[in-house]
Amino acid sequence: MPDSPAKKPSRIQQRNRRVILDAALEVFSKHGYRGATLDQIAAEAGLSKPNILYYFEGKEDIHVTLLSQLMDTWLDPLVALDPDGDPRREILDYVDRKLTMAGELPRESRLFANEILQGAPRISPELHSHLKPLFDEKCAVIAGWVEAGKLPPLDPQHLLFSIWATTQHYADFEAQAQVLLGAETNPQPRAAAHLRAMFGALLAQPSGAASVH
Amino acid sequence: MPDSPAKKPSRIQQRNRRVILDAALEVFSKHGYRGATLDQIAAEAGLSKPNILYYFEGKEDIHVTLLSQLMDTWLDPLVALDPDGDPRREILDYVDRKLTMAGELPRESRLFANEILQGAPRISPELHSHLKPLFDEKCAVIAGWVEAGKLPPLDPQHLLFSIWATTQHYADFEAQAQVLLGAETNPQPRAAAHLRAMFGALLAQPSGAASVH
DNA sequence: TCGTGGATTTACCAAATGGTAAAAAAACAA
DNA sequence: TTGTTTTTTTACCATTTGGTAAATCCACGA
Repeated sequence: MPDSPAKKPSRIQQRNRRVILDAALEVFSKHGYRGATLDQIAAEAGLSKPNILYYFEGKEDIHVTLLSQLMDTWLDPLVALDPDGDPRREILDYVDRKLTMAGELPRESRLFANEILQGAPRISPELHSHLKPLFDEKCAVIAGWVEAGKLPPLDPQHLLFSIWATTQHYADFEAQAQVLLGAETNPQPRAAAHLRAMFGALLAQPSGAASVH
Repeated sequence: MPDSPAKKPSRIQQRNRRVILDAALEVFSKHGYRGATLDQIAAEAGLSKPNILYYFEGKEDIHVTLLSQLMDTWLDPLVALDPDGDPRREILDYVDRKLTMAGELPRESRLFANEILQGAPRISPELHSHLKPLFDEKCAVIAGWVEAGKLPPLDPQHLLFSIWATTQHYADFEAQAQVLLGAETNPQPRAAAHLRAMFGALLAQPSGAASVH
């Protein structure tokens, strides 16, 4: 068994686990957890179903492994937000990184979106152990910037929510965007410009929400 | 059969169809299309499965009926955007209405999110026939405001995307928000304030994206 | 009260699906 | 080459699930 403890995985094991996870990402992100079948994953991976169950304990095991492995990648852009950098530039660069990542990894974005939509039944622990601490840490950083007068008064938590919502929207709601934007080749540049303008305006504003009355 | 043509539905038919659709909304929005089962819907509705299939042709029929019926409600806030009103107030009020609606109808929001995430396999026609024309119309209105100098230069399409993404985020990603905001009773007020500030800043800015460089 | 048509239940079914046992095949160490 | 371990396949299985047929129940008008 590949999952026996204290045994370094063989080359073939590494390769097949990787192939399976990639196939699973494709299928899970497209159909959701319940909508995906082991047969689909097996076909996508070019392996037989029992062979897949030789490498993973079951469907749920594959899904959880995927989510866990991708969590770090997904949080990288936020990790890189530098407390010692220029506040406006840091946040705008973060928006850029997030949008780029969603554009390059739409399957990952949809995988997470699917999981959260269903109430995060399988990734909830990771949310508490990984996402929450990072979120709190970076919110504190932004709050510090605000208190230091380097940013207009704003709500760090909801700022981050807005960034996540807007950047991932293009991956998660691609089907809708495709209908509404027509056959436009790539909305990415215009989306990036718009988000830069929007968050730029919010961050540049001297008096924050006050002027909106 | 209830679906025979040119027959006004009896009182009991109306009631049961309503009960079934409400139960289906509950189940579909929680588990997605594939994740939902007729047995769950039947249990939620307090009816037997065959009885449900007496009122609808099948699972897909229920789902499509739900989506179609809710589409209008969902678009109401955008329909109400008045071309003759004050641009900034109209858009900010639209944001408010959208956020309120997402807060009051989270199941509907998640139902749509689920469907779009899967590539809109069943609602695609409605997207073209209902959403697209409205979207184009209102984008033209906003573009007109920009050209008239009543708004700073901005991208109407992506502005609407941003509004949708941010307002629906709280319903669609509720599980995540719950983890990150703790047991905070209701994020709605602070979310509303933040969105008002953000879109207010974008719309108030005299030179649009230019100042961000 | 009786009969008729609409509404509901009971008893199923076929296909799909997650998963398993065991044999066969391939890799590999000696 | 041979023996052993790892990998893969074949042949299944039990459960779930969308759906159906037919019998039964029931509301209601004549």
